[in-house]
Amino acid sequence: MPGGRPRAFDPDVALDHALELFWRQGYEGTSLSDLTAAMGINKPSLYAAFGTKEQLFAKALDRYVNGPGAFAAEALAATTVREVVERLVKGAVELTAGRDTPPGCLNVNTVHACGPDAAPVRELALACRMAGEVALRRRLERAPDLPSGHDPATMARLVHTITDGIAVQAAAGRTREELHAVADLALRTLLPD
Amino acid sequence: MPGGRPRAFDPDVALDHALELFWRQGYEGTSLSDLTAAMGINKPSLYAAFGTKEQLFAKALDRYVNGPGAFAAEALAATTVREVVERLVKGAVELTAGRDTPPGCLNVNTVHACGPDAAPVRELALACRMAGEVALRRRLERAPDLPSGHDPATMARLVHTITDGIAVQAAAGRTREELHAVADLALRTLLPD
DNA sequence: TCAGTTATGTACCGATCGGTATGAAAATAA
DNA sequence: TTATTTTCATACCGATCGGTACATAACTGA
Repeated sequence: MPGGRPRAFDPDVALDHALELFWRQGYEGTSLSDLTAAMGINKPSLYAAFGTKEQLFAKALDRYVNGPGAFAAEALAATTVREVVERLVKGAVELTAGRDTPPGCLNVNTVHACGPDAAPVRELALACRMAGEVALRRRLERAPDLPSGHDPATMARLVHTITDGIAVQAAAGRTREELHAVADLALRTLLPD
Repeated sequence: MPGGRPRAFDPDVALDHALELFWRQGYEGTSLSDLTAAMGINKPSLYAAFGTKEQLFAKALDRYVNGPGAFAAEALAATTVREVVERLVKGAVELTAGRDTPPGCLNVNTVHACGPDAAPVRELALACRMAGEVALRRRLERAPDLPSGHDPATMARLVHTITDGIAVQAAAGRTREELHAVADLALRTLLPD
């Protein structure tokens, strides 16, 4: 069983570069030429290793969710509602306005990729969002310390709305420090001591 | 002074169709062919009447801000902080999840048009956002009824963050009714009676 | 050394992109 | 009518899009 010519690139770091580019320029705004240039490979190699641009994006999105975006799922393990929400909101600031990553959120960006041929990846992003929000709602539903009068579903949606807004603000150029101040105020009003 | 051949279309309704299309598909996702089809004219006529795709988008954005988005500037004239914020947040729901308009917000969409050739229109959208937020901050700075301990600048940014989040949620398919519930909860926590 | 296999580099595919040259059509002014 | 002006319709421009054919290079196993 022969081995063939070895790869001249590391698929993992190539995928990281693709993620970085999609994150910064969006799905529609990133061309195959951009990708091959950033990944240091040419188109046939890209296609052989990752498939279509759409399939490559799916892999990049998965890497995003389980890498920089993993804090969101982990936050639900916190003991108090307060801590869950705080980790979600502050984590959103770090994710979208962090120093070594592109501004904004890949998922939120993708929701706004409304072109006709971006529909499949948009569906991926929507499914991803839906899953995250259902998980948060379930967490709030079984929380004994949820403030009275707060419907878990609506509360989950409000938290999600605020993290979405943080992503937009970051994409629009708002700094990490400014957004942490916004997050602090949001937490104070949302869950007063 | 001869008159020449008359136009076979109404520039105002043509611009409305262009706005609708940009709103629904984004700047990058909308091609000139899409535009000419929706506006009922062909490319030379479009170019003669509105200029470049970029210039056409600028006109559409202006129409958006002074039409469906005019509530934002008008909300600042309300007498109480409570009413200002309520009109902004509820107005955002109506704008982005209204029945007869595309889901989402043209301005927020445009912020996420990160492709290289969308940079000029992105700058337009950013300037528009900045102006709106400065106006809200100024309004809050001279408000005697702002809750104590609330920095006007941070408060303005939080309100803007929430309306941005509402736009994302609407673009992701959340319904008008769900978003009104979210907006109600946001108002209740942000400015408790 | 020599198949067999996999990856690489180049050059190209049809389709579409935003934008335009060109000439006919439709109006006014003389 | 005739000259002038403006718009309309078609057809086309070079560039780029995502994706691929094809030949060569680099490896393993016999």
